[in-house]
Parts: sequence; C-alpha cells; structure tokens
Amino acid sequence: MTDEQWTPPVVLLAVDLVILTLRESRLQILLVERGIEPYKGALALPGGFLQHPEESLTAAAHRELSEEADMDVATLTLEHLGVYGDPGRDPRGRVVSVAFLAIAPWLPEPTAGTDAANAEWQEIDRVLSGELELAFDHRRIVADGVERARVKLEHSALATAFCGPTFTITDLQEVYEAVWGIRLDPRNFYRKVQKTDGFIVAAGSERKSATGRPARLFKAGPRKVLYPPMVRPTELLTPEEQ
Amino acid sequence: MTDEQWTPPVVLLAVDLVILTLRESRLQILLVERGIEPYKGALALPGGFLQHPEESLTAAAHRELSEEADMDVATLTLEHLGVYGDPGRDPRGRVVSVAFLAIAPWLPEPTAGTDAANAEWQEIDRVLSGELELAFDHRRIVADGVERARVKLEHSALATAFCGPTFTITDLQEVYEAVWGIRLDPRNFYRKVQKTDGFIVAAGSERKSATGRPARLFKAGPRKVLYPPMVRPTELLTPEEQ
DNA sequence: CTAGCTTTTTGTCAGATTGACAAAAATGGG
DNA sequence: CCCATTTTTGTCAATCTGACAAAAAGCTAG
Repeated sequence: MTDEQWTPPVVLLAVDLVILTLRESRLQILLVERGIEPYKGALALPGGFLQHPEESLTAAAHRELSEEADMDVATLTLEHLGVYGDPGRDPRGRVVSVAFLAIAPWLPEPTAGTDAANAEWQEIDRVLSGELELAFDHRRIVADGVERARVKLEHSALATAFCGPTFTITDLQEVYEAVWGIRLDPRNFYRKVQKTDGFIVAAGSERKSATGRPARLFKAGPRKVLYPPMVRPTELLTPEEQ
Repeated sequence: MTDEQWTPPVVLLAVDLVILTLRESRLQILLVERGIEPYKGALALPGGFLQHPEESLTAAAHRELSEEADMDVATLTLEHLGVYGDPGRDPRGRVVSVAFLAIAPWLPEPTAGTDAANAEWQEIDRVLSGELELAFDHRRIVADGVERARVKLEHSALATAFCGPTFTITDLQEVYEAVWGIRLDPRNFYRKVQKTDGFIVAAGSERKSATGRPARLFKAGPRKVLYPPMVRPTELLTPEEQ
C-alpha cells in the first residue's frame, strides 16, 4: 500500500469453497464437475469469480454456497481458509482465489435442477490420495482445509457443526474419529466433553436406536473455544509435527 | 471458478506486512508513515501493490520486507495471515490486500537512506488501544496478527523467532510474557520448555549479565510444533474465549 | 575475602488431568 | 428371561500443573 504513479497490475478474484461434511461416518467433500475450459470435465471445488466489483468476498462465498451447494446459508459456519494466487495456476491469466472452509451437518444428495446439479459428495481420502484428480491447485486447497478442520476440532466447538441440531456424545465422538482418522476411548471422550463447560448442553430427550441402551441427546452449547483443548493423540500428527 | 462468458471484475492486489518484534521486553510493530494520498501522513503497515503481473504473493511480501524493513529476508518466518478485501476499504477502488505475519528477532532502528527511512517501531498496545491511528483497516489487521502470534506461541516454536541465534530461558519466557501480556512462573516455564524435546537445545556457553547467576544459552531446536502445547493461563483469554 | 544482592536453576508437593481397562446400566429381540 | 448391543460410569496408576520455596552462582561493596 505504498506509493506509485504507475498502474499496478490487476488480477481476477475468485472464491473457492471447501465444504466438508460427515456421511456414513466418513469425511466427505462437495465437488463439482467443471462445465467449461480449462479443466472441463474435471472435478473442482465449488466457487467462482466475483459477480460484480462491489461484491464482498464473504458475500461471494455465501452466494456460491447457496448456488452450488444449495445450502441454507445462515446455519453454516464459513471461515476464511487461505489465498491461492500463484501466477500460472490458471491458464486464463492471473487469478487469485480466496478459499473458504464450510462445515455442513449432513446433507441430502445435492438436488438436481440447481447450479448444484453436477455436484456430488466425495470421500476425502480419495481426493487426498490423488485417486481423484482435481482441477487447478484444488487438491492443495482441500488438504489445507482438512488440516484446518483437524486443528479447529482441537480448540473449538466446530465438531458440533458436523452434527444436526441434536446429537449424542457418540455422534460427536464419531466426528472426531472421522476427521482425525483415529479411534478414541469412549470413557475418556465422554469425560472430556462433559467437563468442558458449555461445549454441549443436554437437550432433554433420548434417542433410541435399533439396539442398545438409549443415548442422551445434546445440543451445541454457548462455548466456541475449548480450554483446555481436546488433545489429538500424538500417533496421528502430520509428519512435520512429530 | 465456475463458468462465465462474461467478464469478471478485476481488482488491485496488495500485500501488507505485520512485522512484530520484541524491544525492551515489549511487543512492537513496524509501521511506516504514508507519503501519498489516501491517508497521507498517517501510519500504516508496510506493504504495497504487486509490482508486476507475474509476481507471486510471497515474493511480493518478501520484497516489501526487504525494501521497507531492510531485513535479511531468509532468516525470517513469514506466514500468510489473512485477506482483507471489503469493497470501500480503499478509496482508490477495489483493493484486495493479502496480509502476512513476520516475526523479527530484534532489530536495530530502521536504517535511513532506504525505503524504510520513515519506518519506526511502535508499541503494539498503542496501536491496539487506538492511541495511534492507522490507515485503512490496518488496525484490524494488526489485531488479527497479534492474536495469531499469541495462538502460535502456544502450539509452535515461534517464540524462538523473537530471539536471536542464542538466548536464555528467561529471554524466552519474556517473549511469552510480552506477547501474552501476562507473568509466568519461572519454575514451571523452565520445566515445560526443558521437557518439550527439540524445542530448545543447549548452545554451549553461558551468558553473564551485569548481575546475578549466569544463564545457560540455548538455540532453537528442530521441533516446530509443540505437543503438548504451551498453555496460556485462562485469565488472559479474549472475551469470547471465556 | 566475605556479606549481601541479584538472577538463574532446582526441589517439592498437593491437586488435577490423562490413558487404559473394566464394569454396570438400559433397551430390544428371540 | 437371557443375550447381544450400545451407552454410561468406576477406578487407578502415571503424568502434568500450579504454587511456593530454596539452593546455586556470580558480582559488588566494604
């Protein structure tokens, strides 16, 4: 933001969305099939260019969220993830993309007849392993988004965003297990979430499943930051964290 | 990144740098006095527009770092902080600024005769309190940068970046105390950093100060991620974390 | 050269937390 | 009414934390 009487270069600004959810106890991500070049036919993150020069980044992210994922925007957490603006990442020119992370509490299959018609949930592992190829540098963005979700599970109540309005403690544990990719001890998990004041609060009734003891229902509490944090077992840290 | 046959709006891209250091046991930030409109004469973060369309964001950040702060780029940590792109934040048009956070290990006064001639260190408290007014939305960016530093002190070895090549444990403790704004118990701090393998390693000699028992010298170890983390006493959490 | 001051380093101990394993409680089904 | 299943609770050793205290090592003044 210093001086210049010379014309600074301009760029095209886009937003990309990493939308994560839990389906069948597995972490999944919403991807769309690109309809145009470049990377026509390839899988990519939902997103797009700013619609008009006055549109804010978060507004654009919310717009794409409702257009392409057909989601009730208000209920979702939406958080800035990063900026991906290396020259050469898009053959159309200098495109700088601002990525957002959204956590969705279970969703039906994307509804046809909308912009999201060609959107579908994919297992996160198939993306990270490279089995599914993504357009641009989107795989890198996905990796960053997943890592962000892992970290946020430690220090925030984000896990409840994966669940519906009410959930059992086992449901919540499955969120942690799916995102972290590890098994947790039920007793210790129970103790931890119960003693973290305001993390979850009782929601009255119980849920009976087909079999087994009925589970108590909870809902997200007022606390958004967890102190002390949930601790991720050291076995599952990323390499450079060892 | 969806389809369009219409021309997407363009924006001007800038980088802004939050450069923090410790001077006299206080957290300080490098600010420059703006030489041109808008906000001419006001204090602002070092930064500027991309120099040419092929310049990468990190390259621009490094360039500004060496130009305006006159720093040896290679030795500094430089990390993406956030994106600030609300319409209307810059009267010249749609400017999207990518902010970076840099931690500097003590520096002499900014040298005259360079781009950094009008740069000076300011106490972070004077900025956050509003006593010093900053251009644009830079105060918000500073606040985000400080909060990022606070959090990173917990989970990473970032604190060593505030110190020189060698330092004492008391030096390190003063980093934590200055950034967190709280006093720590020396015994417990000592125990914690010593038992976190790879955080700091002995550097041989000792440093004699004017008075008192000589302190052992250490240098930054290989570990960059702290597990378990340093814990910030609960008294000093931000309001929404309570 | 020694007493006193300052700063660093180490001791200690009660209370809290974690990790691991086990047992009890509640429900539906045969 | 016994059994399988799932949720919930007990327990206990090992570890970590918070608080306070004391020892160690150098410098300086007299």
